[in-house]
Amino acid sequence: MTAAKESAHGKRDTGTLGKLMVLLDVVSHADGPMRFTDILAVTDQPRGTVHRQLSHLVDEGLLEIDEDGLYLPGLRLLDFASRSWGRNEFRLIAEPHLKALQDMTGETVHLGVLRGTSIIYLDKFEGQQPVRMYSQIGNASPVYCTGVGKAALSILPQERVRALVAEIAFHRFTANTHTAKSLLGEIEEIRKVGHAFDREEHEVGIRCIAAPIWSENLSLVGGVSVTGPAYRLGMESLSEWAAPIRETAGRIMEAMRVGLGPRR
Amino acid sequence: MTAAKESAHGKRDTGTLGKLMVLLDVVSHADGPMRFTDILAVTDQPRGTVHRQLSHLVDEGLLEIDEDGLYLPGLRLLDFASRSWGRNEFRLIAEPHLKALQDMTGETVHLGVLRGTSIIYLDKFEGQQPVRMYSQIGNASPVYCTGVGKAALSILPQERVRALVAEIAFHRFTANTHTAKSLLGEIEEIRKVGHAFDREEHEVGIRCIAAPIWSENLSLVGGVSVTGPAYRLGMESLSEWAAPIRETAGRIMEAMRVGLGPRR
DNA sequence: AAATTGAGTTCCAAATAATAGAACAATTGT
DNA sequence: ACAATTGTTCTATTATTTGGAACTCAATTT
Repeated sequence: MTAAKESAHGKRDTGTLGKLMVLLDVVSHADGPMRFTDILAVTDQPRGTVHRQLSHLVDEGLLEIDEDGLYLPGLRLLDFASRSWGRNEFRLIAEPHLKALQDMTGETVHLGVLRGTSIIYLDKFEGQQPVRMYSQIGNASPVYCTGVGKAALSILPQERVRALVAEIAFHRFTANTHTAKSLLGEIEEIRKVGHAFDREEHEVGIRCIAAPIWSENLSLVGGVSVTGPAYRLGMESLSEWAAPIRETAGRIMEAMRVGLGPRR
Repeated sequence: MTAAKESAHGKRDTGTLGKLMVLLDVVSHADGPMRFTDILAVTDQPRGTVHRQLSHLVDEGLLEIDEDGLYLPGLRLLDFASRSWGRNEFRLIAEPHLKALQDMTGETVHLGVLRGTSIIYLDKFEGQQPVRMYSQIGNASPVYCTGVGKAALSILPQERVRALVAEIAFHRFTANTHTAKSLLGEIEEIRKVGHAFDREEHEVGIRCIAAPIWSENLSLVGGVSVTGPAYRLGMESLSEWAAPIRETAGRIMEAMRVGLGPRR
């Protein structure tokens, strides 16, 4: 009779932790250090409560307070993340294939995986520069405006796509950014041809082509992409990479079957 | 009359969050995916409790369960971390100076910062030579067996060093790893000369030289280091870099004063 | 100089979520 | 077929979190 056991959109109730994660999310996704009052403003909880919650997060190193008393994400997060990343099997298996694709195309190659309604970038191979670990790696981007995201959606059963799309809060990043309706339409196209484009849908001047990667039971869904600046990459030249990128995706899936299949 | 408000060594009580963080710590620092029972074994809590705690962590994406039901660190951690890293001012300011030091020495350069009794590596510039090393951006390493760690301790007031050392659980990684007593002795030396060595104290075959970096009020304490394999780097050649590495540290501190001092 | 506003912190009875422990499934080994 | 091990669910009890007010401190305004 009291509050719902599950919040509006199917997310499970995680009690105290859930409330704390909202705060961590707010602070870590802000443009810069945040004042207590500004954090308070985006919650609907009383001051005393938020104050104690933030104190706990700070005590645990998940948040920090700078000398001006502003809150910012804590460095302890880095330690957790580096271990999550360092041992990620999908990434380890895909690595050589990504490198090869980078060599072939000369453009930036990304590996991403679907989590909720976001794509989390697991790895990135740039032209000359050595890999700057978190330069883009780790970032969560919306599914609906990334090549990898749309490629990933295209291999999910239609019902699951619809359910996911219903959860998304669409935001118009550029003139080409999808809406719920246009996205569902394009997914159908992608399903047929086997690869997806990003036609400057997330950032003006940035295009990409992507192919999906998935495990048998869909416990892992993601993709590879080749990204580059629009001035250098016409849609025609992007299209020429459709075959190699699909082959790369295929090789990664094959490597996963032998690498993960038989008891590791 | 009940349990203490503060745990043994001065750490604040963070209630429910603290208990959850212990679990997250255990799983993310394990060698591989963990079974429920193994996680349970390292806690002193009842089965039902741990089970629910893990469920909450999984629901929030901080942990994940693979197809065998094993727990591993969740990818959501990557998103948090990439934002923490991407905007870290200390790292951004130090970057060009680290690069210059790497160019000059040709060996791997690290930037680290003190958090509790650990050094968290914020950045790393590698040389050409592919030397496998137990160090990655974000990783937390013990203060007492890293060059950066000892350099950092050397600029803290003696009482604070003693307090910190008292908290450390010393683990003998190599034959040269410090004990509490020997560490305190070396800190005195480092305080005098202004730079620290790591004489294969963490990993056999790996040496380094480091210089401390600190802010006026000690709100930030860390260091830079040049690291390399023992077979190529004798203690004599390492010593030759004492001056340049201290200059690099000096330049970074100068840049911090102008960069952070006046309202950013 | 006194009063006012705004930001941050502390406190405690009441509300709520976490806990302990047992009971229940499901899986594996003998 | 039986025992042992592992993982999951349930509920009264207990402990933590909550909400709201009161308080401090500094910066502005009157």
